[in-house]
Amino acid sequence: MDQLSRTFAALADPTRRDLVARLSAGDASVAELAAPYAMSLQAVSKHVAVLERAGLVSKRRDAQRRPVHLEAEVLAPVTDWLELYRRRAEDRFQRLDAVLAELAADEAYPQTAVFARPPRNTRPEGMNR
Amino acid sequence: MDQLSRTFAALADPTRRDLVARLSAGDASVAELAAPYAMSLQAVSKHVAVLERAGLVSKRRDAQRRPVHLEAEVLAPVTDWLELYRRRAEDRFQRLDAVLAELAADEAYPQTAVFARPPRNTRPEGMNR
DNA sequence: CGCATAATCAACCATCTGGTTGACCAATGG
DNA sequence: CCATTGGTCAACCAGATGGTTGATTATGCG
Repeated sequence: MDQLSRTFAALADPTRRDLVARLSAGDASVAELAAPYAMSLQAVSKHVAVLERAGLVSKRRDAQRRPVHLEAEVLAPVTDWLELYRRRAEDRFQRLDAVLAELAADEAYPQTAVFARPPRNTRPEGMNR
Repeated sequence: MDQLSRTFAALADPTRRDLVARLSAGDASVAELAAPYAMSLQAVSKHVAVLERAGLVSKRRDAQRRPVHLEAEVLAPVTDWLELYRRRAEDRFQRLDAVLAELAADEAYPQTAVFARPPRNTRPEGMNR
């Protein structure tokens, strides 16, 4: 699996998102992390392992403890991906808005005139529906 | 499952992210979306259904076609979540940096002096390790 | 030393996921 | 009317996920 998929998948679980949230306030051992949850320590350990495989988190070692540290900088590419396509869709919407304002009398596909129909189905303009 | 989990899970698949990317350029029917991939039309239909359940996408209806439309605004909460905790961790890092700069002679936990040890293990200050 | 603590490993289980194929439904268009 | 097109539904399958319990490995402490 690719990096982006691993990161998204890691964050697609409420427990793991909560772990990230708590770790954003500072490092914590696995036992400390596990304390608030109803599940077993092993389960939390697995969750941390998932975050680690996604690169979201790293472990140091302090005697028996394994303080977990949030590697927050790997969140940036995820944000970048999201913003890229959110912005792209929004820009297209703006342009569409402009187009609709110009030729303001077209009742076909009121909201999505941009939809490209398959070539073989092309008909005379304005004859859709 | 909660909304945020559904959204993250929906984006944790390369095919679905590619669908989102392509839809950011404009609506497309399921068949059009399916064309580039090696998998069956049904598989793509399922992927679209996952995106739809996550609210990332909506379908209109045009005769046999089901033009799919990207609802880009639901990406915003995801970005918000990511940015909140990325920033929080970064801020903490800044503060830590400042602290380390002030009392510049402390060899215990060089990178993560913030790590809170369990209360019962407290020892005289500076006696760790 | 010997016990308690922190964490992982291993096996197991139920459920979800991502894909398949085949049947079916709805609308178009010659 | 009926064949074609676009799409969904249903059943099935292999593999991943999220949890469990039990055993094991290190380390610290009285």
